[in-house]
Amino acid sequence: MSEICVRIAPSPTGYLHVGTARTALFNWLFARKNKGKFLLRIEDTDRERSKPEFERDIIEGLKWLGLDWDGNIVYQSQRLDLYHREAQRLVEMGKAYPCFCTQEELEQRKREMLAKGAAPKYDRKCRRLSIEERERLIKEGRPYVLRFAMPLEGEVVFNDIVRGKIRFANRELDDFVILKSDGFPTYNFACVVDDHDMGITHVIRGEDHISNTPRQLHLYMALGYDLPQFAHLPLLLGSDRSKLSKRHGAVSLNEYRKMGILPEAMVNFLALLGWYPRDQQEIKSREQLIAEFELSDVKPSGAIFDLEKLLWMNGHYIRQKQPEELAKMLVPCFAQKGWVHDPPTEEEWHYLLQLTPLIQERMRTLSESTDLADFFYREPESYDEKAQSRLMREGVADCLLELSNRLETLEEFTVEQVEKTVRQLAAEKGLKASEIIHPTRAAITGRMEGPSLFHLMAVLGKERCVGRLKRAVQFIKIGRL
RNA sequence: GGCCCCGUCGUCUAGCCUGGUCUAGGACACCGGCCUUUCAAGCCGGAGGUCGCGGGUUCAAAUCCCGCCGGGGCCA
Repeated sequence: MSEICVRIAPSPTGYLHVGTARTALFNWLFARKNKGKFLLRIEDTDRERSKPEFERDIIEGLKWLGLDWDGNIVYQSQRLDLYHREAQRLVEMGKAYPCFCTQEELEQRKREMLAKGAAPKYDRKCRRLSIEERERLIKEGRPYVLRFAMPLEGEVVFNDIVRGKIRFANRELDDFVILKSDGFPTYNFACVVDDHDMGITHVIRGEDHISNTPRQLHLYMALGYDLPQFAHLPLLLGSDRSKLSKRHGAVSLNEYRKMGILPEAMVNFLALLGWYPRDQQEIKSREQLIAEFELSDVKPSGAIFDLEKLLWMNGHYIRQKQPEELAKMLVPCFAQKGWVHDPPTEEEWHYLLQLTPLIQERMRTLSESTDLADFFYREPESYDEKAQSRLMREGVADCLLELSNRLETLEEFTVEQVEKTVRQLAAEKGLKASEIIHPTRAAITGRMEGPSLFHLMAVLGKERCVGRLKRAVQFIKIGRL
């Protein structure tokens, strides 16, 4: 068997959709697993809606996911000659014909058919035109499209790798347009010509293309091309089980990137939408996915995109990072807040590196880091409700004042020293350590949850800690900041 | 409306081809416990599925067959 070759063929009429990304991933996994080729084709024949910025977004998104493609990018808009040549061949073989019906005529007849309760298909009027008639109309300069002459009887069957045999009766199919009057090919035609030209052996795409397949199959046969294998992936669904779209929330890959989803988490998560590893271990590296992926194991039913699970998985990958690597990824987030420069100064970097491990295991996305690290960069503007009530308890002010005084005398403001100081004070006062720890946390961070107190204090340093403690004491006394 | 696809815990799914080991397994989410200065993480445990419904085949069906229902996609 010849080398396996697959492709992803997005059209630059919108930002890269996670569903497209998933399709790209499955194609890529299949290609890499089988040592085949993964090609990228930009279907930019919709001149109105195609935009360079969308193309850029698609390319960047694929790169971000690490789905590297082989060879050069193929642009449909640059291959019009090829489509014309192949369309001409069909015309010469009598398998395609010009159609002069105008948009209005078609609409009109469609309405009539609909009114009669018939399926709104093209009535093949121009297919019955004589050769002389055709030439006359062409000479007149009447605009026309090229339509495919669909066999009137029989059926077309194909064996889908994911779903098994799928069959369509030819009489359900109409004489669809292959070349528009502006000379641009339609989706089905360009797709078939390109897939053949590019040597595509396996067409792996979304389930929404199943109904295009019989038309394409006829094109393959009419043009004398070898048939590729087809695999139709289940659709990505929103929470209401309809096709994932904007009204379900974020659908463009870029939004997830901005949210602080890691590409490895996205890849891992997407791989599990429709496919499942045999050993049931869900966390898989890129390499493992390649090694274990089986197209024939893909499930046919639609899969709901569950953000909660993505967030969990992303948290897992964040925790796996080396703190230094994570810290680098936090720079843009923190820079946006004005907390560090990008790139950071040596001092900023040192500080960031110290605090990173403290927030690392609490983050599910990179963008959550700013909320978690807030108190490392700003004095609490206020104390949240729980923190406030913890500060207002009997004796807290004295306690915090005493603590701040003792901390001030420390020569080394280390985790050990701070902890020792706190515990010692508690012991002397006959209190449990937690009775000092909690209000201290409230005073320093403004809230009741967060990283280990002694660690975060050591990172903040003596001055900030002492200052915040004294400020809290003031607050307790006068009731405001 | 026509054609096509799909249907196992709320969600992702294993099992279905090759019927029994399935009193249906794993993961997310949820609940509880442990750990701990809190939160999170981690570990342990729990709840959650009449396998869409109905019939049939069989000693035995999530698994095979038939019918139905529900959902979705495409065409406009």
